[in-house]
Amino acid sequence: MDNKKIEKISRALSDTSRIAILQEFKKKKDCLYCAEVNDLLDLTQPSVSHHLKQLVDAELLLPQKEGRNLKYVLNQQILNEYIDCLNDLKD
Amino acid sequence: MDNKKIEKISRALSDTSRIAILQEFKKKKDCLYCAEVNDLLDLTQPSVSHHLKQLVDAELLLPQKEGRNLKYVLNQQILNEYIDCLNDLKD
DNA sequence: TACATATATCGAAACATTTAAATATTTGAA
DNA sequence: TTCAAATATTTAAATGTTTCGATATATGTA
Repeated sequence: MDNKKIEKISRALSDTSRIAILQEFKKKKDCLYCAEVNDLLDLTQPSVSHHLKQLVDAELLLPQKEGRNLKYVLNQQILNEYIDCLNDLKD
Repeated sequence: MDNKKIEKISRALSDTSRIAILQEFKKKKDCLYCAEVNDLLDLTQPSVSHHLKQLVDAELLLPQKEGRNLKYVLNQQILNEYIDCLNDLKD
């Protein structure tokens, strides 16, 4: 993972709304629906859409269309790669 | 570590210059001098000072004055706490 | 004390981010 | 086909970030 990618993921993580979205996955079993995120945050629908887009662009979330609905799964692989880079900073 | 702190550390990490500073610690034994960071980056001294300030404000770097010079050590503890929070997002 | 070196702060320009209102697109259902 | 629901895009305002030049502050040295 190059530094531009680390920068992009870090920026996606640098907002409490987006952190809250990611944390919500712990409470759900495996996926989160777009509509659930709208309910979770005290923001308008376009703002939530904007935040979700940044998480998807950083590849932290993988979107899956289900008819009219959109569900997301957490991309554990990219999260692991990011954590590995941070661990590399040590020692 | 609360979400505001995660946000702050993430923001500190969301810039390739600051990532490069942190990575430079791997090449040095244990600390990095301010002047070395000025040499490392292709930026003016005030810009480098600004970046270092953000890393210090996020507590990723611990500053130590040595006469006229300033040296930094990597705060491995806060980095570990941040990594723990990211690991918590999984499963 | 006077000077030089190291670092920080200020002020401003350029650019990016966050947010909401309005509107558009996509898709399922009547 | 028409309507309603879910999500995305556009536009614009407010705010924050990055960078530099100029200048200030702190501290070691002659």
